[in-house]
Amino acid sequence: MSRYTASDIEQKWQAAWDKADVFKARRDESKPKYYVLEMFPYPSGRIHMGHVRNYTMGDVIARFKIASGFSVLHPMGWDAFGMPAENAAMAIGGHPKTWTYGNIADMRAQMKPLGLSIDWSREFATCDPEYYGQQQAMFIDFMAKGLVYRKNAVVNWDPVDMTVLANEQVIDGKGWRSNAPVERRELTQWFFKISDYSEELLEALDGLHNWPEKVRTMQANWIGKSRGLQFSFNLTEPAGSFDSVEVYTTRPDTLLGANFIGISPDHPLARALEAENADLAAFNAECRRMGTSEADMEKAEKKGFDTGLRVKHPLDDSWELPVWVANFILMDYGTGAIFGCPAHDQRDLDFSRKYDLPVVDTFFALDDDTPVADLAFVPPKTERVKWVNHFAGLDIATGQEAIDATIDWAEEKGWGKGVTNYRLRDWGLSRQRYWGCPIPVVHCEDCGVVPEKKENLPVELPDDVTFDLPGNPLDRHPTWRDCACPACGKAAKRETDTMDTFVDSSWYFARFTSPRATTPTDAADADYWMNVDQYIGGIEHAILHLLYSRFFARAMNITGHLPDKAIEPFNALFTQGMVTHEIYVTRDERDRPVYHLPEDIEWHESGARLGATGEEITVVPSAKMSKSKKNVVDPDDIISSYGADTARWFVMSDSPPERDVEWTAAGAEATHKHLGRVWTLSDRISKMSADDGGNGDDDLTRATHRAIRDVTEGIESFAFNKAVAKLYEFTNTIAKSKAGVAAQKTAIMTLAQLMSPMTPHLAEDIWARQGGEGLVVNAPWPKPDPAMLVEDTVTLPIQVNGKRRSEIAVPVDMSKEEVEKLVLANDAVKKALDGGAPKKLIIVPGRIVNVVI
RNA sequence: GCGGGCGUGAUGGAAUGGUAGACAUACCAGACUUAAAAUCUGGAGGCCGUAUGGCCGUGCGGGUUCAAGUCCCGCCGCCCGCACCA
Repeated sequence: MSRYTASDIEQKWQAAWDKADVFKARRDESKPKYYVLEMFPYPSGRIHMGHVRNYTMGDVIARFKIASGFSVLHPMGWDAFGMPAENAAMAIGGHPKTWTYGNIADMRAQMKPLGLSIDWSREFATCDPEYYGQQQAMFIDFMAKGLVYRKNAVVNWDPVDMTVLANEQVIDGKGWRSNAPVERRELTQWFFKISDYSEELLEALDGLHNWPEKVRTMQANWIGKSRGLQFSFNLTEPAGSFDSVEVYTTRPDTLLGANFIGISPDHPLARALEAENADLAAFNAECRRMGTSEADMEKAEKKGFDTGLRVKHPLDDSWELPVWVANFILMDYGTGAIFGCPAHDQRDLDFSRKYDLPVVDTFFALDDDTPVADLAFVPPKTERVKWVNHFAGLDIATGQEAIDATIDWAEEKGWGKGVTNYRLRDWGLSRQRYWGCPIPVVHCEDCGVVPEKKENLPVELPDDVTFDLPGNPLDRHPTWRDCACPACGKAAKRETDTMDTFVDSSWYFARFTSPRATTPTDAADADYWMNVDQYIGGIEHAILHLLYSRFFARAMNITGHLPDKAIEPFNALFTQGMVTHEIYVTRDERDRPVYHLPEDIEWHESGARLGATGEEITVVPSAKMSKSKKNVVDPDDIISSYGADTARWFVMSDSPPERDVEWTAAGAEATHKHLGRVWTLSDRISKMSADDGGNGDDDLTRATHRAIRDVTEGIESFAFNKAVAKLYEFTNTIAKSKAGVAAQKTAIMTLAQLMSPMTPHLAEDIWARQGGEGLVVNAPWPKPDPAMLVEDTVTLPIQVNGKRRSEIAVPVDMSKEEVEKLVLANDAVKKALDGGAPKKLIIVPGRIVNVVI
């Protein structure tokens, strides 16, 4: 008897697919097209189980669509620019390019054995000059349309390493290598005008029906549209050139509860006051030492500094309020100045208690007049509340009504104006680093900032650079930096900033439609293949990557690189969960965690112990795989011990794809055994003789059609775990069936087809051994026969007062009246009724019966 | 801190508001074997009971409903994002 040997069959069928070139995406106008895309990987050097799961999901969809008659585009590439390559160059020497292309080769070699239905002829890396040159061309087009500009912005500056740090490189306010306190430094940087599209990006979210609701909500909150009132508080005495402070508030209705004016440490007034106030200068300096990230600022202790300035309340000239500088006010949002209203804002309340500022209630709950103590009263804006002496004449009204009325009132009186604000800021794309796409502009003393001529693109990164000195190698590369001005020809200097890697990933999906075109896209190809019908990736990209890509699609549209229909480039989005694995932890003498590899653990009845020392191990389940925690499972190992189909089947089973899945060695082993059972089952059926009779043909045929229906439904609805469960069930049904050879053969071939998106190699092998025609990858997807799906009886559970007490089997189409008779005749019901009549009898046809007594 | 999500047996999970635990893992028992592994058959949420059966049970506390894992309110825990990680 032959056995299931994954390594043999997987190589064989991969070679067969290559030979038939089955995954080549062809522009075939006679077929509907389907574009499935998984977020492309960063070439870190090794693929991990998360990649396997991500790409297998896309592969299941791609193969299902091929079988369903679509012309499928399923490409793969590399998000290849970014910091790790430079970090590697600094740590181990060598060049980022060598490191990156080496990693790509390694990862491609690891991915190929998975048998993914990828059209590798379209592969590219974002660090290929052919790719980033086209990106530069688009940048120049964006400049021409006014979508790009320069302004000053702050960066994290490491004063020891003399370099700009990313937020993640700032740890507790210090540089990750130097450990020196990080400073904020202002640089002139490049920006995309994404804020021009705030309203459109927000409104268009409503049309993204096949995106997860949570992603749309997160994007809407990120864009952060708000309507509020902008108005000024006049200073009691002018301070320098300032005679007022302009504030923006979304709760102007609470103006009578104001108790202080807060301004950002970066507010022009705060900066002006620094000159004469050393204490304030020190306070502002301290604020500026905080990280630049919003999370850092929000988490920091709320602190303020009383400037001594006073303003007049706009509703009452005799009422004066102090002006404080506060570390939690962002200069980027609104006017960089607010009024504090402690009764209805927890942060303002904490601040006021800390600095002993008065707290004034402006409204109460309808049934509770208790003044605010330590908990601000912040009801939903839709809740009706009772106003204390409201200036616009309100008595009982909701917050929203009060806001609207106040804005109208203030506009009428002429002391404020209603303003719509967005939280979304322009996209700063400058990076002071080498390994990125050079920004294709030249700085000329006479002409200013001039875009490079398109015929000179790509502006290619120079190879002769070193990373032994701090800072950006482009900055100290005179022969690269010095150039001729594209406008006047005089000596000029190149821009040395490179682009944020989010730029690279904001249009790669469009490039895949025509990856070798000598323009960013090809109109006919983009028109045929766009949009991406199914995009698959991690939830961590819910906001930035997806929002930037949506902006880019619009920018590419107005610069003629994408058709109108591609303004929203992703028709459907699916966000998959992570692959996790237990971690094994002991503690060192200073109680710091020490992680151990799975192979160093011994399992005893008392629990897990470290093999070498017998030390007790704490097992932490469901931890994200990471090298530092030593819980990474290498797909290579799994493929060499069990085969790709086992890895693919495992990551599709059990957990719903949007949730995390825990990798377990036992699960992998069991998966492999199951595939072996399927293979053996097929082997047994292929040896049945033609005249083997049998019984239960009809049952098996019905089970086959139910399996087709259920598995198809599972795949279409991204419920791969349920599809897999149905396939287990169907396999068990076939294994137990005593049906004749024809029915069994049909069943096993159908099983092979239904499994083929998940375990394509095994499916091909079974298909071929059963005498299937051609390759299963090209076989049309089976359709269930409706006649074989009809059930004639149904089991109705009977509840008494909501608790299940019995059940009856009835014909599907039995009338309510007849069901009622049967229910009342049921022993359990009679016993419960004890001769009485039910209060109510609820019959949900085909579902359930509830007797209320 | 702010925004978003998740929480069901020992474990991963299933369940258009309608029989909670499909399917699978681990486990237990039986068959085969000198034995083990593999394979096959069967069992199984917890508690009580020989059993028919009963009570309890979907993170915690309330509520709506004939009926709640599912809907609503309030907590707790974990995960993701917070604009220079990708």
